[in-house]
Amino acid sequence: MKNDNWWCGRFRGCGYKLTVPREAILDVLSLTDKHLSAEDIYLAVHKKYPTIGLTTVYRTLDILVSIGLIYKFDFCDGRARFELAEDSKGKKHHHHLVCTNCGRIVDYTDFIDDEIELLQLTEKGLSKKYNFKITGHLIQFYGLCDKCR
Amino acid sequence: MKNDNWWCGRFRGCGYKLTVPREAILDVLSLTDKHLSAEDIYLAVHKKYPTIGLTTVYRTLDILVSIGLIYKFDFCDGRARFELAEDSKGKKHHHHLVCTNCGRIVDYTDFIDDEIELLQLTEKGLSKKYNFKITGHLIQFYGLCDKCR
DNA sequence: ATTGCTACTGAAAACCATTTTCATTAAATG
DNA sequence: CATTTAATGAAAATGGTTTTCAGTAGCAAT
Ligand SMILES: [Mn+2]
Ligand SMILES: [Mn+2]
Ligand SMILES: [Zn+2]
Ligand SMILES: [Zn+2]
Repeated sequence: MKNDNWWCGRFRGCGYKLTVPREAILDVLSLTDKHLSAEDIYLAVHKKYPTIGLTTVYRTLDILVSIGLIYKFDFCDGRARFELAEDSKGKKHHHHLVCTNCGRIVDYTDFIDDEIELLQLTEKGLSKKYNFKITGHLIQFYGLCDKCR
Repeated sequence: MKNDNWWCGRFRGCGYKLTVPREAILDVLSLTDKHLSAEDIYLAVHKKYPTIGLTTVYRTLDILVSIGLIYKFDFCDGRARFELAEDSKGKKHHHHLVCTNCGRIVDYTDFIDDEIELLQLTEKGLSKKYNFKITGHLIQFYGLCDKCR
């Protein structure tokens, strides 16, 4: 196990051990631009390390979400889906376009300038009015993709 | 069964029969400002009509979502939650503030005008760029409520 | 290197919200 | 009222996720 990966520091800092399954799972997530389910990840990891179990995948994903290394999404297809968080690997903050017919998901970062500005204003306003400490947001547009419309 | 409820037209228009369970379920949803789960609704309905089954609640909720009378949300507590759609009963379009600690959900309509304006711009832009026909959006802010922060 | 302490692991079983099945009942229509 | 067909409730099944538990491996101290 190499201890020089970009995420080792964050991992150790939270008191977690570095293990083969955890590294393998992070590798899979680093190398895709898709939104993988736990089973997708299990299958991908399984090719290289056939002994790693689905249970460990679920457990690792929980940890990765809790320390903010990945995001967990619900695109309403009956399973959770995961994606590397932004800072992590040259990833940009983005929102999602979801096709309600075929399930296709498009990441978009366009128009984000106006959006970011309004989001920050809204967060500030909500924060004050409802006395919430806002830590994140979820923004998804639903519709029909070019193939399904 | 009274046939003069505001939603009877919409219901019949879609080819669905008017039944006691369906009326009871809509009644429950009309009378709350909370975001109820299928089981919440089942329990509430059960007080007045103890014979109505949970299965029927699930089936009715599916229909109500499909004809746009209610919305289905996932607030990440392991079950779907439902809420009357806007036009329906003096309800206003709103977004949600979700406490990630205690699960409290706040409806907010503040800032909604600016948000709507930006949303329409964004939808138009996305529509053109990705050739999506956009039909809806989901916007939620996450954080800690006044009691949990 | 070896040890000891724990956290981590995989397999199997359990969990639990939701869906399916199927025999029965009730709504609609004329 | 009779006919048609959708709707119903109970029970069983489903399937993604979580829990249990006995064995294993990371890693800090020796
Ligand atoms: Mn994405
Ligand atoms: Mn609401
Ligand atoms: Zn599509
Ligand atoms: Zn709270």
